[in-house]
Amino acid sequence: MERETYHHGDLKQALIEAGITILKEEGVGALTLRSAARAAGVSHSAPYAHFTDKQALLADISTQGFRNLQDQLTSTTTQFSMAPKDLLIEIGWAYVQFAISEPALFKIMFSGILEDEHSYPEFMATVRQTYHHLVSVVETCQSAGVLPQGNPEELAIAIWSLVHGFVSLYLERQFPGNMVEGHQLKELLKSSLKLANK
Amino acid sequence: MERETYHHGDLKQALIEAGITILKEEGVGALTLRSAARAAGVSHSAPYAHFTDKQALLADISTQGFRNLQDQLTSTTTQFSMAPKDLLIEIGWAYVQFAISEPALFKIMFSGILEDEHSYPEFMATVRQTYHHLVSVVETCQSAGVLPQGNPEELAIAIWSLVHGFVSLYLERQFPGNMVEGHQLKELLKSSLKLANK
DNA sequence: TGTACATCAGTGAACGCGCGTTCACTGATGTAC
DNA sequence: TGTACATCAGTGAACGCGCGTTCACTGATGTAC
Repeated sequence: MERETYHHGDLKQALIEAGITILKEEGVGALTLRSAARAAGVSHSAPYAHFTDKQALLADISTQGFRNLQDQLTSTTTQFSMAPKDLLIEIGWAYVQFAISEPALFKIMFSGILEDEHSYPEFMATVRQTYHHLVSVVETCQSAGVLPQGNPEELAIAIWSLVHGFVSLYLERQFPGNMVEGHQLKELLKSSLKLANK
Repeated sequence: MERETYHHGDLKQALIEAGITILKEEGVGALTLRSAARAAGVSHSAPYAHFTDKQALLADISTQGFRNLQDQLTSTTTQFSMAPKDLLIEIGWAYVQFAISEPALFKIMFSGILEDEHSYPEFMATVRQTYHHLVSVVETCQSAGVLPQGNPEELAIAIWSLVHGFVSLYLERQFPGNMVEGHQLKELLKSSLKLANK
């Protein structure tokens, strides 16, 4: 990437997006402050005008990741909230697809690379929002009668755990190959979610 | 650690255990070939007599981790196989406790730090063994009537996903604080597993 | 409209660091006779 | 039992590397008058 102007314009956002691209193309190990600067076409010390240190960049990348995840979930929710019978499966599937399409970003978000999360209130708020979204999906399903009654937060944790564990184990290739050949993944997720659905 | 003899005796195993100790005490970032050698009281190049490279050490540490996990699960299974009503919950709880007691080892095992797993047949075999153990637990529960009938592998994947996701999200502090205060964690796991149990 | 000046957002050299890995070596051990 | 020698399992110096971070700097921009 080259620039025409000396000043970049929106280097901060560019670095966040460069970081996400690096994660996608080269994995977690390749994401450094210097590589992000390189990808944004800027000297290796330029990021320090926008981030106090590497952790701050990681925090913003994670936050952006949660926003992207949120977007996928939200659009699925609006699309299927009329048909709550499928809502749960489709939300789960959207979660799985996000993780599969951005495995390294997903790992950054959920593998504790970030050390002092509490120092990043925006990050904390975005994470919490995802949780509340899931709870509200569960409530929708409950009032439609497609999920059993009971504490919606507990139910949300159970279902979130299931879907999160499912895709995590899949990404780590922990399931035997014959279980996930072809396009059976969604079917497998469905059959897992039947635990809750029935 | 100091040695009396020039030759160590069992440096290979010592390095694996040193690595696990480092993971426990200082986390994933602190585990290097050099730190493991240091902890074993040996020069930084000594490990190369036993491991072709860092990945090989990681593979053996992961393998040991799976063996330890296996041991916990096995002893729980023998202890509760007479009371299959509790077996599922206790196995799940054993899994959770292992992850909580060794979070960094757990992360190494399940966060894809290892790159070319297929080059390590012993690792692959141990991993596969864990899976089969879970399947056989499910079968036990099914014949005792405390789990619904159906493909035991699919059921095992669903339950494993749930428990694995549960502890992963917990370790990443994704659950709101008020859900996991005090000693409520086992209760929360129980209520999640009721999805399957009922 | 022009100019002086503060501020902002970059640059590039430099730092120290610990890492993985290699290599020539040496001390210790085991074995054949 | 003693000795020669091959093999094994260590040592320590050295390598190149890329990283995070700092610092003195400079080019570009915005604003007050």
